[in-house]
Order: sequence, then C-alpha cells, then structure tokens
Amino acid sequence: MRPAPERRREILDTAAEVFAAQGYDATTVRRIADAAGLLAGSLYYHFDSKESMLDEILRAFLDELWARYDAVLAAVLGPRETLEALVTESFREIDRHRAAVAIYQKESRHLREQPRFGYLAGSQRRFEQAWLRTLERGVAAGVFRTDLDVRLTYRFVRDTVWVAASWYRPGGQHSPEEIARQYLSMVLEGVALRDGHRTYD
Amino acid sequence: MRPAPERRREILDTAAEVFAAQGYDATTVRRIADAAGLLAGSLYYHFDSKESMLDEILRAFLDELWARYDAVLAAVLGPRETLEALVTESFREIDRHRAAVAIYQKESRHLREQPRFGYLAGSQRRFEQAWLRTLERGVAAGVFRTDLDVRLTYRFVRDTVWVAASWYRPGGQHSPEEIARQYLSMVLEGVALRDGHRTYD
DNA sequence: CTCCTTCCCTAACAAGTGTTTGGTAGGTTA
DNA sequence: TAACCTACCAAACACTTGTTAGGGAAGGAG
Repeated sequence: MRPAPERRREILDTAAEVFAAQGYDATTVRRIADAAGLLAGSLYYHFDSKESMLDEILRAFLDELWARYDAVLAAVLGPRETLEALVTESFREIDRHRAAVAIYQKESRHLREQPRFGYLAGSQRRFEQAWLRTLERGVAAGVFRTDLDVRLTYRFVRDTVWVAASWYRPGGQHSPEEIARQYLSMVLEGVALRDGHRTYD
Repeated sequence: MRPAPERRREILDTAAEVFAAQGYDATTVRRIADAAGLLAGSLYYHFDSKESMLDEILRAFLDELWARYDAVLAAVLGPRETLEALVTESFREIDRHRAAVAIYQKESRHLREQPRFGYLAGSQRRFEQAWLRTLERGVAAGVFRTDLDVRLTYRFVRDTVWVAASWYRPGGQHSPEEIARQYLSMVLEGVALRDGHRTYD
C-alpha cells in the first residue's frame, strides 16, 4: 500500500477547489469523488459527511488566518503599520488558501446561521473589532481621515481585500506582497493624481 | 378574481430574495412557493422552470443597468466625471435591485459557463471594456495615477462597488448617493490623512 | 503462511429534488 | 345561463441527493 495519510489532505484540497468553483450546495459528493479519483461512497471512509469536509476546510483556514492576525495585533504597531500588516497577511492568506477564502466569501453569510458554523459569526466579530479599533486608533492619531464613516471605511477595506480571492490565481505575474502594496497604495493614497504625488522610483 | 398580472412580478421578486439569501442551488422551488404563498407546482403556471426565474431576474437587472451605463457613456464626460457617474449609477442599481445584484455576484462566475447564461460573459466583457477605457483615458489625461496597474485598479474599483450589495439594505441611514460619495472619496483620495486634506464643509 | 489494517468498490437506501398532469373554484364574457 | 379563462391545488412522476452496509484487494507484521 502507498504510505498515504496525506491522501485525506489531498481529497480535502480537491473538495475545496470544487466547492470554490461551483458553490457548496451545487457540488455533489460524486463530483468531488470524481475529481479525487475514487467513488462517492469511499469518501465516507475519510470523512463523516459532506458538511464535515466544509467544516474542516473553513476551520483550517480561520485557524491559520487568526494565528497571523494575532501575531500582527500583538506587535502593537502604529495604526497605519497595523493596517498595512493586516492587509499584507490577508493577501498572503489568499495566496495560500485561495479556495477556502472563496468558499468563505460565498457561503459564510448563510452558514453562520447554522449552529455548527456558529464560529463563523464569532470570527467575524473579532475580525470587525480588530479592524475598527485599528481605524479608530488611526483617526485619533491623525493618520486617517476624520470625515469618513468608520464603519463604511471598515467595509470598504475589508471587501477590497477579500474579494480578490475571486480572481486571484497563485503563480500569476504579481506576488501577494506586490498586490498588497498596490492595494494599500490605492486605499491609502487614492487613485486620483494630485500635486506632489510621487510615482515609484 | 383579483386583477393581478403583477402576481408574476410578485413571485419573481420573492424568488430573487430567496435566491439572494440562500443561494440559487440551495433554494428549492417549494421554498419559493412557500414564501410567495402558493404550492410548488403552481409556480409552473407562471414560469417554465426554476432556471427561467433566475434567467429573468438576471436579464432584467442587466438590462436596466446597461440602460443607465450607456446613458453615462454616451454623454462623453471627462474620465473622472465618467468614473463618478458610473459608480453612482452602480450604487443606485444596488439600491433598486439589491437581490439581483447579490445573485449576480454569487452565481455569475459558474453560470457563465452554461450556454443559456452566456450573455453574462458578454456583459462582463463590455463592463470591463467600459471601465478600462475610462481609467486609461484618465491616466492619459493626467487625472489618475500613472504608477498603478490599470487592470488591478479596475478590479479594485469594480469590487469595492459591487460587494456593497452583500451588506447594503435599502432604507438604511445612508442613501445610495451618499454611499457613492463616500466610496468615491475613498477611492479617489484615499483614507490616509495628508497635509492639505480638506474635510467636508 | 496467516492475521490485520488500510483503502477502496459495489450496491443499495430513504429523503428530497424539479417538474408534469388532471382537476377545480371563481370571476369574466357572451 | 353557458362557455371560457385565470390562478391555483393535489398528487404523483422520474431522478438525484447524501449516506450506509458488506465485501475485497493489497501490503505489513507476526
């Protein structure tokens, strides 16, 4: 027999890809099995249910994301540096877990209502607090504009970052860091040209 | 009998709400019928199929959107004014057809591959061209920054606008025009405070 | 060799799916 | 009144869904 305990991970990655491409509900277990090279019933040797696969995908993604976020937040940087670090980590996460992020984007809103996926709501609250605090710190410190609705700004920043998962493909011409740099530049400085605006050297 | 030829529209609006909330595939015709106050089979007096309902919802949305976009583009404004007008019209469209926009956001990527929904790909190409042309005009005219990847900027602007459909609720404290103003301010000027930055009067 | 574990297949299950068919209450038209 | 149309219901259809049970091939351990 092959040594394969990573067969499980292999199947889970396949499932994540299919979920991301077709949507969770539209994906049949037979389709996953097909893509992974086995039959539908055999999936249940590795996993309890289709829902368990989804659960495991989302948990792994959120665990890794929060490990990085917590590291950033624990460093207690200035508000602008915190924002830059959070955005950069987000793009790195998209680079690593593209499928999981796409699934999260598409499904979390209605999954959140199921008890089993209640942790999605909890994660979202922590997420929102971390961002709001950072923005408010920045406003107080005079590095962010004071004339904007903070909550609107939060949604703006949050969305601009995460929807990138819907078009980003790893191995493209831009690295996650490069995309993060340009996104940050747009979010912080705007796309309009103005007097004294510096171009890259 | 009631006068109702608008019963059809009523059912379609209900279907759009349910599709937007639960996802198209996760929505059963019985659920739609329930919400509309009739039985599943009775839906087929008004519509050919579940897919037809989705098709009609998306077509109505795109038709109206393009009518407004074409009016803006035909006016041949300056690039910055064009961008502002397109964004404002987009938020107005979200205000009017919130459910349809949410469905479009969630489902268009994979629907696009079905022949029946091929027009989604066509619409997306026109959409991309209109935006890219406007941005390139702006770069050439010196009103937009020259150091950004135009395609990245396009996705940035596009996404920031349309994901708003996932959280926007009509009748909230901000009108579509107010949201558009703040979004445009963030996209054009950035969220960072800088010397000489003016707050609202 | 024999036993055991790992990993998968075959075949079926009940529940739920979109859809069709035939019928009918009640208003409109002639 | 009679014929007709609109908008719906009741019941069933064929099919797909996620899931389960039993079995078996292939390798490692004794």
